[in-house]
This record gives sequence, structure tokens and C-alpha cells, in this order.
Amino acid sequence: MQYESTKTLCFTMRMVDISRGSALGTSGASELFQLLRDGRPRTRAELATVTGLARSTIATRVDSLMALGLVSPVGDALSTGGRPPSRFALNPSARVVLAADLGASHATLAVTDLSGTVLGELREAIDIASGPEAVLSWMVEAATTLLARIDRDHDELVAIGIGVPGPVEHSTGRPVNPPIMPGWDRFDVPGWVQQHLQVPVLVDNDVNIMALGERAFAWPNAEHLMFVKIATGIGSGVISSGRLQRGAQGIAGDIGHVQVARGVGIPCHCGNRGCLEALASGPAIARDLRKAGIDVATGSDVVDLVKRGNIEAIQAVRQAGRDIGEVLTTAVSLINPSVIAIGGSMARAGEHLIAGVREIVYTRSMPLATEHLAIVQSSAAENAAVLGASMLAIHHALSPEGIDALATPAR
Amino acid sequence: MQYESTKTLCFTMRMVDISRGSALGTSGASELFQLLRDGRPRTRAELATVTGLARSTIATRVDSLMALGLVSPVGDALSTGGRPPSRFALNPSARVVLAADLGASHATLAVTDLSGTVLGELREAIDIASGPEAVLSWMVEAATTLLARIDRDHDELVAIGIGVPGPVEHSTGRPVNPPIMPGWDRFDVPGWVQQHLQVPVLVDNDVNIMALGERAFAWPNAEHLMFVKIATGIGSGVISSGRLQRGAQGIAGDIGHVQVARGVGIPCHCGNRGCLEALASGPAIARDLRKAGIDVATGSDVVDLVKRGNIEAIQAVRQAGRDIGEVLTTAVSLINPSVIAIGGSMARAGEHLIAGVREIVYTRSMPLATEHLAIVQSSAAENAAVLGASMLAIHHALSPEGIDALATPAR
DNA sequence: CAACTTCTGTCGATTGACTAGCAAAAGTCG
DNA sequence: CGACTTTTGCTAGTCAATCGACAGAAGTTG
Repeated sequence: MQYESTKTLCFTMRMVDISRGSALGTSGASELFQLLRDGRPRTRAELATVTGLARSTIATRVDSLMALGLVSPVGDALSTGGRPPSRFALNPSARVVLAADLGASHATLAVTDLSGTVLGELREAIDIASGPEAVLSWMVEAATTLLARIDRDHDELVAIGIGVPGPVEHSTGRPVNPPIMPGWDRFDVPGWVQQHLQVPVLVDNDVNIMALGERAFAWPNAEHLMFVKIATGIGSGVISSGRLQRGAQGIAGDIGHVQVARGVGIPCHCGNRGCLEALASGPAIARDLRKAGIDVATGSDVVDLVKRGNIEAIQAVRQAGRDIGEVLTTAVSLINPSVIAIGGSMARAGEHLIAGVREIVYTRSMPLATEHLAIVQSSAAENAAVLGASMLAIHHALSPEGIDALATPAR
Repeated sequence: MQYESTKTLCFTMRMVDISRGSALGTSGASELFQLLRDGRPRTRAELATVTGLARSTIATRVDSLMALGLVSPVGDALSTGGRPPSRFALNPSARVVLAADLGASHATLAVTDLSGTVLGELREAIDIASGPEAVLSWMVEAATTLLARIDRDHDELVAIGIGVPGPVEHSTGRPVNPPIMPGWDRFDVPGWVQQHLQVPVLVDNDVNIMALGERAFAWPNAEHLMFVKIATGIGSGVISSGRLQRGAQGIAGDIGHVQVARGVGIPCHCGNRGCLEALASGPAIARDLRKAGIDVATGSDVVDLVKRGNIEAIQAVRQAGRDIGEVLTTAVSLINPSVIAIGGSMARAGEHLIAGVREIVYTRSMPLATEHLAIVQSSAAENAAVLGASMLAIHHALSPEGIDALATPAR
């Protein structure tokens, strides 16, 4: 009976976590680690002055972090007349995370280190409609292959980030009412994956993780960033106050079905009319060009035409940019971001699309809102998703709780 | 020389705060207090099981909170056969905060307790354009008057929340480029006020604090809420993931100058054309009605007409609702809120405005986004701003840092 | 090479948060 | 009214984190 009650206590303790020492022997090492997360090398003395703790305290904490391998010496700093202090920094290769980008027809799986550097990648054609078990089985298998290929043990894996093409209840990792993922509705993705790989699993919408990826890649200091993906569909991921905003149902940023002025009457596959997606998505532009007698089948064809300098295609893409800009103008007023990054397959059409977006946003917005606003093509491009999934996993793994979990021997 | 370095250490300690015990003797009382913030009474045993700490530990912590007056006994709970446990809860009247709503022509100052209950209020005509010193001097003076009137000492004041009609850099409390507040640009409001009243001063945009007020009053569990103020101008405050979103320049939510379809060509005072504010604000509706030969001067007149059942006025207000709904549709897709509360003087026109908003939002949005979306008239109404300012102050005062500051004798 | 400076690792001492146990208090139940 | 139950306040004790100091290591400077 005593054991039972103790177990209950442990559980509630985790839920509230008021107790002082987190993991046995680890003390406040996880808090100290937060200072080192940025990867910048520091000396013990620097850490001592910054934290206000004694040098000896820092020493023991650094030691425990080094014992975990998370922190490594990075040579000595310059001497100021005496013995030069040694410097430490996050050791990105201490552990690895898995980053998966599951698309409708393709999946990419990568292993990255703790800085997000891709150590190994695997890309394969899948059918997301074949259901969660099939897709996730492939993922788990591919993970083993990939880890073996780069000669890393399963023990070194600390977290998994997964992006899926549909809305996700991020707290539980369950897709909710996904339009193009039959069989995935409310499926417990983390639960299933954890049966095979015993590490935390973070799931999110693909556009959301692309926003994370873009930020990590190109805008590490942007607290308010919006990533707009323009491909078969149109969606966006919103980072506000440094945090991904998911909304009440996890569908925040879903701007594909906002009505735009030029769209009057044009039917959208969602059942409504005049949606942005029915006007400015890859298929929509291709359709418009076909009406004008130009032989294009897909958005990809449109991009090719644009790259070859076809005037009609360029004009169509630019107009799509204007339509998107119309919606983004409202977004600029509402979110007041400092960066809007445009990605997705149609963004490969280069500056024409962005030019259309800028044209409208800069004309229609309040000067203050656009003064420091950058509207740019995604730099991370096709790597955005995997990088973002990696970031999702890394952020979790390197959080105080994540570090404490690593320090606890019994996993 | 030793003293100097010690002082520096103290400063940096505050910045990072890794050290264990926060204030002398207080230990983790501030963390325990976070559990009691909701005002619900609890027994020592309950707190012990929830936190996982020993009963004796809880006892000492509760004692220190009671010594500060923040927590008070609230009678006994039901006996389960033995001595009935005593229950404790947040004592809202332990301290007071000041809540100021500074408008263009009027200012309201209130003293509230820690639950946001107004203990005393003062309203006066001011001219915000008379500059920060004049307005804030009045505020400080009024504060003293108000505190004396309700027989409270300055010592009991723990924080001040101020709402101003313009964008604010919340981290510094400085207004930035406010259009209607000449002389306030980059003025250090907290610094100035703190010279007279030595407590933390929180400043924010008036619409932002109205969002906070509305949430506190009517939607305590809404993590994603949008407050739209429709009066002389149109603006909104956005709460996402439970936090007020301010954006890169502190102008997030500023939807007044988004273009809407019906507005083609209509000039706005911002210099652009077709802005929402030029169509759906109080003055705009009045202007349209005047064109139709109806004798109205202000938005307030329009509201009066609507209340008397004037068809033209009702139609105009409903159309304004539709225009606003057009912008809010994008907001719904982007933010995915669970509540949109409509306030401001024009909201007094009742359901007609809201009906127009609903008509458009529910028609044009994706079903999933509106499934659990409430679009309602503000319940807090004219009290929203003061209540929100109070919340801003209370949130700060009751945060772990705030409690620690209260516990530290030397202020 | 000697004197000096600065960093590193270790160890004992301190501190204070937390716990456990007990007697008294304040109820309920028969 | 007495037996029983549960909470409360108190006290002494435990334990882990942190600190300060010291000796040794590893440099610089003249």
C-alpha cells in the first residue's frame, strides 16, 4: 500500500514540479545548460559571473554536463597574464535527433545532431493515405537504417520531431480532422512511435515546422516570423513572441481558404468560392495559364516556364503574388511580424512571386508595420521542413526537462 | 573594490537567476503561491499531495504567505471523521493595484484588489495631447486621492497597470510613434511614474488591455481570444497561447487600416483608401447615414438611432459588421481563436453589428475554425479597459518574481 | 629562469530547505 | 461522555547544494 501511494506522489510531482532538486545529483545543471544552448563557448569564470554562483559550483555542474557529453572543452581562451581559462560549449554531436517530414506523396527522414546539422538523410515515395501504421513503420525502419549508416547507437537518440500535412493537436501529437490523411484522425502518433523508439515524439503541422526551420536557418533572432508555403495548397506557420502559434484547434495560419477580391465566383475544392488557394496555388496558376492557351499541367511546369522567361507565366505568378499579398496585408496588421518568408515549390519561381506580394503589402500596410518588415524567399527552401522538425525535437531535448531526463539514469 | 564587484554580481544574478533560494526565508513560497493564485481554497493536505512535498514543508510555506497577508484562512473543510482541515485561499484584499485607462479625452483610474474587484474609481476629462507629465501628474495625484478615499496606505500598492491609446513597446513601457499622443513618443512612462509611486509600472495599448479585461471577466479559460474595439477607430487585441501578442513593433492587432472590398476609393485619414476604419467606424457610419439624409453627427448618435429601431441605421451598422467580418475572417484563419469579443462604443448598438460580423465570418471561414468559435458582444464593456489594466498589474504582482519582491523586506 | 598571475580541482564547512515523528487540538461517532 | 480519527504546530535531524579556501597547474612577463 505504501508503494502504491508513493507512485501516485511521483506522478503528481512531475505534474507540478515544485520540488527543488530535479534529478538525483544533477542539481541545477539543466538550468546552467540553458546558458550554453546557444553554442557559444564560455569559460567557467564567465558562467560564474553571469549566474552569480561560485566558481566551484559552476565547476561541479559543468563536470556533470561533461559527463553526459553534452558539453565539451573547446580549447583555451586568451590569457590575461596568467593561466588561460579553458572554454566549454555545447557539443552538438553528443546526441542525435530524428527529423521526419511526412508529405502527401513523399517522406524525408533525417538524423541531425543537436545543432540541426544533417548527419544522414533518407527520402522515399510514400502514400500518406496508406495510414499511420504503414507510414510510421517505414519511418521507424528507416530510422534504424539511418542510425546504422552513420554509425550511431539508438541510445544516442534523444527525441523525434515529425511534420505531417494536416492540423495537429500539438499537446497530444494527434492529427485532427486532417483533410488529406485518411486514417490518421486522432491517431496517437507519439504513442505508436514510442513503442518502437523510446524517446519523446513531437508532432506538428508541416508548415509550422517549416517556420521553425526557416527561423533556425536564417533568422535566429526573429521573434515574430511568418512562413508562407505556396505549393499545391497555401498555408502558413506563425511564430509570435518567439513561439509557434497553433490556435484553439491547431489550425492557426491556415490562410489557404481566405477569400480574396479577384476570386469572385471561382470555385475551390473546399466547397467555398474565391479562396486564395483557388487563385494563387500552383494548380490554380497552371489552370489559368491553360485557359490562356499555354500548355502547362502542374505548378512545377509553371515554375519552369517562368525560369525560361515566359511572359504570361511571369505575369500569372506575379498576380498570384498580389493575391497572396492581399491576405498577407491583413496578417501584417494582425501579427506585426518582422519577417515573412515565402517557401513551397512555387517559391522557386524566384522574385516574381515575392515582387507581387511586396507590391501589395508595402502599398496597403501602415508604414510603421512595414518599416522593419522583410518579405523574402525562404532561405532554407526544401530543407526547411526537416530542419524545423529537427528544431522541434532539439528544443524539447535541450529544455530543462529534457536535460533532466537525460541525466536520470533510469529511462 | 570588493564592494563594487559584489554589486555587479547582484545585478547579474537578477538577470539570470539560477540561484536557488529567491528571497531570504521565503524559499519556494512563491512557487506554492502560484497554485493558490486562482483563488480556490485548499487544505494543507491537498497542497501537499499536489506538490509532492511534506505537510510540514507546506505548513511553513503557507505560514510565510499568511505572514505577508497574501493567503488567508477561509473556514474549515468538511470533516472526514476526524479534525476538519482548515482551508486557505488567496486573500484578494491583501494588496491593491492601480489601473489606469488613459483615453484621448477621458481618463479612468481605479484601485482594485488582487481579484480585480474595483474598490474605488475616478473618471475625469483630460487631454492626452497635453503631454505625459500633465496626464501622469493627474494620475499620481488621483491615485493618492483614491487610496485615501478607500483608506488604504501607499504601502499596500504593489503594481500599476496603464493603458494608453497608441502603440507601446511593452518591455520598456514607452509609447512608440503614437498617432494621437503628441509628446509621448518614447517617453519613459514607468520611469516617470516610479519616481512618485515606487512600484512596478506596466504599460500597454488600450485595446490590448481590453482583451485582457474581457478574458478575465468572461472567458477565464480562453487561451486564444481576440478583442475588437469599434469606436472612433477600429483596433484589436490578440491573446494567443494565453499571452498577449504585441508583435515586432507593438502594433499587432491594428486592423483599422486593412483594406476591405466595399471600401474602394473611400479615403481614410491615414492617407490610404478603403481602410476598414473609413467604412465601419462610428464616424464612418455616421457619415454614410448623413449622405442618406439622416441627421447624425457621431457614432453615439448612430447607436441611439439603432436603439430606437431606425431601419437605415440598423442596416448601416449591420453592413459595418459585415465589413469588419471580412477582416475577421482572415483573422480567424490566421489566429484560430476560440472567442472574438466585440467591444467599443459602437458595440452598444447591440446584436446588429455582431450579426453582420457573424454573417460573414461563419459563411466564409472553414467549418473547423468556426466550430467552437464564439463571436460575442463584450461582456466587460466599458469596464474592460480598467479591468485589463488591473489584470496587467496583478499578473505582474502575483508572478513568482513579484511575490519574491513582496517578501524581500528591503524594497 | 624566476616572479607573478590566473585558472583548476578538491575538500571541509555551512546553510537552509525539507522531512519525519510526536503530542496536543479539534473534531466525529456510538 | 469516551473512544477514535484527523489535522496542526513544533522540534530535532537529514541531506544536498553551495561556498570559500587552498594547493597545484599552466600560463605570462622581464
